[in-house]
Amino acid sequence: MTEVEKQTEDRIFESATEVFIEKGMDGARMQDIANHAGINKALLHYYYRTKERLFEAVFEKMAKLIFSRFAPVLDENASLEDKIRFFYREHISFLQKNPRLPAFILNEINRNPARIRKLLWKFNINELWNTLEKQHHDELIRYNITRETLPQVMTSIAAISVFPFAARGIMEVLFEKSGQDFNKYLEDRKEFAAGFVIRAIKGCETGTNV
Amino acid sequence: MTEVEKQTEDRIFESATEVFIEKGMDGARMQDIANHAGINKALLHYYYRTKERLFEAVFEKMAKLIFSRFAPVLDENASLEDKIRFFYREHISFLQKNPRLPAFILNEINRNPARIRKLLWKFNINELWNTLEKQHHDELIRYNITRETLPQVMTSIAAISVFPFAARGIMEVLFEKSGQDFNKYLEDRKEFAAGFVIRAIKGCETGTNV
DNA sequence: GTCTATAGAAGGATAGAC
DNA sequence: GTCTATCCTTCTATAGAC
Repeated sequence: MTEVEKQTEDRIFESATEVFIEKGMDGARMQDIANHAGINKALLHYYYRTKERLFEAVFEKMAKLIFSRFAPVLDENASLEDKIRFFYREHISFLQKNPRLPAFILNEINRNPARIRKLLWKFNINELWNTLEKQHHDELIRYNITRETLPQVMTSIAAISVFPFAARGIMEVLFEKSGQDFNKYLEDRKEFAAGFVIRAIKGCETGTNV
Repeated sequence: MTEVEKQTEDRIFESATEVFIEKGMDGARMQDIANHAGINKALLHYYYRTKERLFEAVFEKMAKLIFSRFAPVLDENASLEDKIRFFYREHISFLQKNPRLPAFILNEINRNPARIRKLLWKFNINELWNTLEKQHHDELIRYNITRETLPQVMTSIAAISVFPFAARGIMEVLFEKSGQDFNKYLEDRKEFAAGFVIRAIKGCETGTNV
């Protein structure tokens, strides 16, 4: 592949990424992508054959980008509490740089869950539990986190950082109306989210159940 | 308006609701809606003139439906803790009956935030704070909830019930892969969510900050 | 009020020249 | 590899009969 080919293909891919994230698969137009890349429609088909294939390429790249952000936290050598703090700092910072990504990914998966199935084939919640238990055996017991409640805990953790971006359209309107700053809220949220979750699971400590 | 007119108009509206929620504004086809209602396309335009108007009617109805569910909790005469428990029982039960609603509403707002602006014109976060302070003055102080942290708390509460539905496509795949039941998870979540949030804010009690 | 038929525009995809 | 021109389908919307 020549340098020029690479340049064009990359420019198409980047343009497609922007347009698809902005408009979604159904709302995006090949003409928009071509215009954005400074080329004509025919060239899009030359490189990617169909809109569907171009979309799949973009979707897969973005999905991997966002999901890969969840993994590294497990590699850290730290307490569960510190991992939670680390996760929110990293994850919210990442989403601040890619604020439209969660809504895009969630929506396209809901429209067609098959898209995510092949990307998650190697993920297993039981393996996740085994990994966590190896690293945090005592803490899990102390915080009363079991194999059964793990999904509840994990989805609550994810919800707290992802939701403000998934609901960005509403949040920005509400903040604007009350004269508050959404970016300030997100900055604060890195700390707040960690504290919120840690208190929630520490309240579970054996003998102190609510 | 005759009875027959009402019947047809209602059938169109209900069909449009299903198709728009299923496919979204951009993915929906007037032909699908007509087929679903057992009529022809021309009749859709007779009643609603354009696809855009038909969509706006559906969107407004559904948005009001979902947002109106947040208000009644404030009318209850109960402690903050009990209101949280009440909210999750009611809200998650409602979403179980309308599982695609959150993704639909959030996505269409993100595509075009103007849609929600006119529906939220009378909502004011400062008024919400005033109401809460009147009803729960002592508890707010005890739990260290201030006018500044209120958005953090409220969005966390909403996130925990809404996220599983907004991310329904992923969740169902993950649960299926690990042989778990999404409906069981949702049933359990009514209790879990309340406990999680209550512990998170109680951990904030003056003198017990983490 | 409801239908058939069709206008008119837009969008995805391809042929063929260079 | 890139372009112009165009095909063909699909979709919204309307005209006009009943």
